[in-house]
Amino acid sequence: MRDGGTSSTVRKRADARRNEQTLLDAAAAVFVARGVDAPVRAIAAAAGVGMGTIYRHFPTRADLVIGVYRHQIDALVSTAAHLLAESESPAAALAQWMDGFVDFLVTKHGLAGALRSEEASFDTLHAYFLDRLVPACASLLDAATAAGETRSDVDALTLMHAAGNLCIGVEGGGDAASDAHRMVGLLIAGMRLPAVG
Amino acid sequence: MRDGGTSSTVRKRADARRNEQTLLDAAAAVFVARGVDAPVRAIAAAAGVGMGTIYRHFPTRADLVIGVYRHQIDALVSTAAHLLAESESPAAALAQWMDGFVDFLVTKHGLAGALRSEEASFDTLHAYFLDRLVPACASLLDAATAAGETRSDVDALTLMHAAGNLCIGVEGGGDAASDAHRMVGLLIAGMRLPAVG
DNA sequence: TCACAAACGGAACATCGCTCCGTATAGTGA
DNA sequence: TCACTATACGGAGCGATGTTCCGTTTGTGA
Repeated sequence: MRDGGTSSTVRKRADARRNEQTLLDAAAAVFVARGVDAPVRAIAAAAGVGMGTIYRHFPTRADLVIGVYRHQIDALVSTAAHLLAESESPAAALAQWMDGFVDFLVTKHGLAGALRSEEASFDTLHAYFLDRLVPACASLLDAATAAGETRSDVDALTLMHAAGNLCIGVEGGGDAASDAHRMVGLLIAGMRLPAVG
Repeated sequence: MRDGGTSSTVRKRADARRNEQTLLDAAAAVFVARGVDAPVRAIAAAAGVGMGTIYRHFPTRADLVIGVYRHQIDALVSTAAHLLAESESPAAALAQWMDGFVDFLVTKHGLAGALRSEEASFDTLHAYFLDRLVPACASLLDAATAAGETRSDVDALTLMHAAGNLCIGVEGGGDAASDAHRMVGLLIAGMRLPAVG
């Protein structure tokens, strides 16, 4: 289990705990203003700390990104079960959940792109997303497949990759965002099997 | 019309013409080996020329990329008409053409990613792709829509963007390439309308 | 042959991610 | 209250990269 920063295994110094929170807040603000790819220096400046401080708390920028969006990712994971229980069909639940995933990505400048970055430092981010979100997606996809609603030759990982890619370069809530939603919708529509009377 | 380098409006010096070709050849080789994002220095070194020479011939890296792939892009454009004439249906032609587009992107390390890059220097590349390929795609899509085979609420630009994005991060002919083909296939499947008796 | 425009090469500048180490300070036991 | 030490901080510095700039070299026409 990853240490979320509030763990008590080793109590950190008070200034360290304060700085970690300051950094998360500053990073969140900078990510909104300048995107997830904002220079580390800019985040350090916004938080009023030095470069060394950032890298001690968050060894790579990916760790900082995870720290900022952890709660939202976890929330996305937890909606999967609710949707499955409440939707009229597993396929509908899957479609709704993917829509939520797209919403999340589309409102974070550059996050979808960072997920696909080949930079080694983003491996952690990639891994975190996959660890958390793929199982959630798989639970919905498996249910839809078991119900005979969708084809079974596309796995959750591939589907998530595709949906993530379709969000690359989209920012804000404009036409591009609506296009991303529609394209992911088409993708899922393409997976549906005709109901067998 | 963009000057392809062989125009005769102003005859360039012999060494300049030679270097332009040397650069294109070297760039093609480096792109294969290290991807479209290879450092400019690496291309200059491979061509045995200085940095200044690269930038005089190709003001941005995008221009170099265009120079290297121009022929293949043009070929892709010209297949659209053939496919439309020879396929059994416009929708089938569209699907085949998109497959060719995916093939092209998937065999060029990082090209799909560069197309989505927000770097200003890639604008030229973006524009060239759109200028050439979107009309070709539109001709097929329009035909399919007119035949009542596909829905009419997705335009060629959006479709190309989506297909391009689905190829990001894919390299070589492995599983990822096959996934890209399948995902684009699903997208187009999602656009199909049921035949009306 | 000669002069000059054209073209070349690569040093230099700006920006970025990340590391390193000297300095400052929070927490603790006397 | 006061040292003392582990902890944390700050920012200069390194290596890599895209791009510009300018002194030097070279093709070419007269």
